Amino acid sequence: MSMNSANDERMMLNNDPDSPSVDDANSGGNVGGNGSLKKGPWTSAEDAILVEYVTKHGEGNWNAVQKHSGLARCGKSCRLRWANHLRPDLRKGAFTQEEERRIIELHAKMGNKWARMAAELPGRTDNEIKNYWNTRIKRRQRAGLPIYPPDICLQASNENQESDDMNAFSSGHDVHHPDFMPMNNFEIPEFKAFQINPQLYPQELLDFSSNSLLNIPASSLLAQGPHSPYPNKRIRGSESLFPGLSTDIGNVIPDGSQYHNDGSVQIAQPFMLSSAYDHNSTSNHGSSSSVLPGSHAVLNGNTSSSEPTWAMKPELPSLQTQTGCWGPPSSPLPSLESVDTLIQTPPIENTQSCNLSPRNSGLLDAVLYESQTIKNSNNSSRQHDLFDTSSEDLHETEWGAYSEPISPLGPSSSSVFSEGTSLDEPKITRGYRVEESTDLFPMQYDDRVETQNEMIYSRPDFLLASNYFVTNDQTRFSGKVDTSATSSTQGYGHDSCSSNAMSSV
DNA sequence: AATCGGTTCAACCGCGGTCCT
DNA sequence: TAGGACCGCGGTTGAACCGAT
Repeated sequence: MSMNSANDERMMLNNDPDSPSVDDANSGGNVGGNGSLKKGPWTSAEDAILVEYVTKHGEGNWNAVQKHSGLARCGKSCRLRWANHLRPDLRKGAFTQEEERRIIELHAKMGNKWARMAAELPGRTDNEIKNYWNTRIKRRQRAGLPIYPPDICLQASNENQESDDMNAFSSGHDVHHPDFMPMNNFEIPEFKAFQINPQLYPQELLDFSSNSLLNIPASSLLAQGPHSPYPNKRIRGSESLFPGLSTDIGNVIPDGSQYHNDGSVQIAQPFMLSSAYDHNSTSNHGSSSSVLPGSHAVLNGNTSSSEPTWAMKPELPSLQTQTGCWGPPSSPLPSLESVDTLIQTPPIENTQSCNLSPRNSGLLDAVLYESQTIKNSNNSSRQHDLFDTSSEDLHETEWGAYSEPISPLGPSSSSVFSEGTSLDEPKITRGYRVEESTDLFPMQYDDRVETQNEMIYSRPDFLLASNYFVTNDQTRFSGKVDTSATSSTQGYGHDSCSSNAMSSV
């Protein structure tokens, strides 16, 4: 989209050969038939032509617009322009409070069904609503403000309850709208003192895990199954937070898992303030050990089943589909060409933590996979060094490293994200930093808390934990990775490879 | 004034569904 | 009934804008 208005009219009238490829413009079957079709911003002249055409012939048959009016636009583009901007019944301007509330209500009920929502809001377009949601609403979320008022949550929850009961194993979007799923509340009971029962696993597995389980991203231990709030959905690109990054981090950063001498492994509760990185908080959260840091539950004493679940999810890159990382049990390996290949990542979809049934133990899968991965690693020794560090030391060490205020990635940062490094580059994640922490995690929005946030978000356990909430919504991860080599992870998550890889093998 | 980074929003893309032949 | 054309939807992208530095 590099055309300016000056060129637009000329191109429109002349079918400028320099205009973008026809292929692109014609995607979706809208073949113009006579060469180049223009893309990019519409000019008023084009608008006039389109309006005139529609006035004469009515809506529909959009491909005919190009044929009959000479407008060098594909039908699709015409329809969009008409629907979003030229329709006479359009209501321009900011959303009113009433409209905003309606949007929230509708979203609570429908999820990302923008068109359906638009149908309920006369004069508003799906695109408008979508953009609105993705900006203002999520800004609210980032600010730690509830998106869904409790009554709306309750209402939607009740409305969904019936179908929920009817479809215990179904995960249709409307029914399991992520924002109302238990997972999206701040409490994640599954991670309360999660322990591997030594009796459930072979000793060698446990022995192994005591050496390397830290290397397993906690995300891979997350539940995924019939109760997963993330229904299977066609995986598309850019559906993971930090496409690959989080898992990479998870592979390298000690996630706060606790080793026990008896061979059991206590998986850290990554969102807990009582994580090992925060010694002070440990004693303060006896009753809220499963409460996420920064959650309202923590700060406000509001456990809020009606809490807007957005509030606990870090800002995500375009993850509209719920599958994100937790898609079907097919177990993708990270794409080798993606930036996130640096570290072998256990197949996330394949791993489950909460449903530790013998039949379907995600943890087991994760461990086995990790075992295989490590075996294949040529440089396992270096990795081992990392994990030989006692967890306490490691926490301190790592935390210190993460506390580096500036350019924590240091010399290895580029190698992390631009080269296909692997397990053998533990230091690469050091200094992985998230800025704009308030974008990532909701807290009471004041300066003091913001400072807290900065600390929390830059902590490896948070970074790792962020992987848990790779969910459906097309959100933009506004917090950015402090690295010049992560352009693909900044903003909207261009790295479709990684997300595809994670979900498609 | 220049630069940078974040936000907004118009437009594009790909896919699935429906209609038509 | 199959296959192609068309339409609509949801997600994604990138340029413009804006505020901070």
